[in-house]
Amino acid sequence: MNNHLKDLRAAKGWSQAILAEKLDVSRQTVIAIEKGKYDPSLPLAFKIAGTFGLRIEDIFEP
Amino acid sequence: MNNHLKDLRAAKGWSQAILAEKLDVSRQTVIAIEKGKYDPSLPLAFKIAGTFGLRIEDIFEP
DNA sequence: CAGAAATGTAAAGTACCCTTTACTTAATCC
DNA sequence: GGATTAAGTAAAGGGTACTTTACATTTCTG
Repeated sequence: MNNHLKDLRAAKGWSQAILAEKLDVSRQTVIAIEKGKYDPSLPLAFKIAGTFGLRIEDIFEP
Repeated sequence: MNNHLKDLRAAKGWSQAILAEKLDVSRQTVIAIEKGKYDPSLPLAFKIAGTFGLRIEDIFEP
């Protein structure tokens, strides 16, 4: 599954560490999702969408 | 995380087995998600939303 | 250039998603 | 009532999501 997390984060000027803190996950998790190593859980996907003020469908593409 | 999967499925008149087949997962997975035992993975959430012609946010509530 | 901040890689451990199999308990229908 | 279909429960196993720790590399900044 593809995603624009890295671009969205960059647009906000946030470091991976800052985003990880906002999402309440480890920095490793942010890295893994940005690099497409794996997809976030559904609850985390909701949290990500909420953090960026977008819908899940706007951030992730199956 | 809460969801209306059972109601949506009933509205379509589909059995758990039929829905499982449409989603390409086991019937156990359908049962577990309907009963809230756990949340689907993000890819499966997309598949569920697609199957019902809805958005993920319309089916699942954090 | 030196130091700091940001990003990336790796590995081991835990918990959760999903599977298969098997059995039990409704609900539906001749 | 007996048979069939649907729904529910349980348990073991594999793969994935996420953690922590540690170290290497790149990028920014003074």
